[in-house]
Amino acid sequence: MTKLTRESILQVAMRRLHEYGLSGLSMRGIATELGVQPGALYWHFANKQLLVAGVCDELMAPLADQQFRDPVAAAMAIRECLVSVPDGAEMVASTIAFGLGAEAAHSCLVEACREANQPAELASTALHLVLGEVQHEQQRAQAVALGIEIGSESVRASEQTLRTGLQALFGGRHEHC
Amino acid sequence: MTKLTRESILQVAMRRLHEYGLSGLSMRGIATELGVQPGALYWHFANKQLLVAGVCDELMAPLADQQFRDPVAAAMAIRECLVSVPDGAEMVASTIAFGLGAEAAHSCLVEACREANQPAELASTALHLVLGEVQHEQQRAQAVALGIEIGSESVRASEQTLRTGLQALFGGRHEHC
DNA sequence: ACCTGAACACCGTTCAAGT
DNA sequence: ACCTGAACACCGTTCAAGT
Repeated sequence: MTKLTRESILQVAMRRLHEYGLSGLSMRGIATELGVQPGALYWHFANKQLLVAGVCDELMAPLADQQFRDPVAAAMAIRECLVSVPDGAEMVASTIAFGLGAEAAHSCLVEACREANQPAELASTALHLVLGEVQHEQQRAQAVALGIEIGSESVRASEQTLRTGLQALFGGRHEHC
Repeated sequence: MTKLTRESILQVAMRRLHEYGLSGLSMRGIATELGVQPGALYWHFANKQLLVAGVCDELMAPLADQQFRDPVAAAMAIRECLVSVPDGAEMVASTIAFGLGAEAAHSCLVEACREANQPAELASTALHLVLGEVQHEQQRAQAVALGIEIGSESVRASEQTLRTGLQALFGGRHEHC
């Protein structure tokens, strides 16, 4: 087949992520789909976390092309990247926490805060807020897919909820005072 | 030994959680520590998620004794519960998302919002913010424990960062206008 | 340099069979 | 009612050995 490279591995990983979510990113599953032994992957990636980090970088790549003057807009763009794939928020959250990638998310928020004269500390607050909310909705979606009946709140309107929260965070409720 | 019951299982699970974090909550590990076969646990808990949900309920139990008039105070109390154990935020986040427990966290925030005349929608926003921030710091702590060198930001001051974010969310920056 | 083969040390879950 | 024994179908990772 095609040669085994970092790129071909990430390509298959991306495909499986779209189809199966995070559980599709097993080293053995990826190796099988590439027609190769599991151990072969370890020549190109030292461990699974680094492979996942590579996937996360691809996931957040669209952010690099954009410029934001508003941190709310930046955060919503991050959300767009995260929801483009199942379990996106969980993956990116752990990759950022381990310091292995996806720094595009944080840096575009920092810049947007500067552009809008918002305090820089709110950048990471906004990031964790986006990650937390999207992770919540994606886990709920997964629960529903597994046939678990969810009580309390409905599953819709998550986008609007996030925007409202972000606007409150950045002083939107008092912008006319 | 002692009889195998829901309570004795949760007690051992709690002990292992304190010592090993989420990775200590394997069905096989818990069973071994109880001197019993792995399958035995499934008579008392239908699956692992429900066992974890039981642990989460115990973790958030302190919230039931308290009354909050300020959503920031409520959120900080939730934080206190989460950090009392490694991986607390990750566990509680997934338990809440699956609708299997830990609803004390959400309900105490809702009540605090009502008490302080804050919009009720901000309750879940605040909850996700707390979960997101604590999950971030706990994952970082785990990375450090594994010897992974963390770049960028320092690991300290997470509590103050969260409080500042919450105050911004609830209009603290404009309270004197 | 790059991959195979095979092992090591784990998982969650199920279920007939025992008591 | 409650637990054992044993299996099923998985994991991530390592590493000598091959090419």
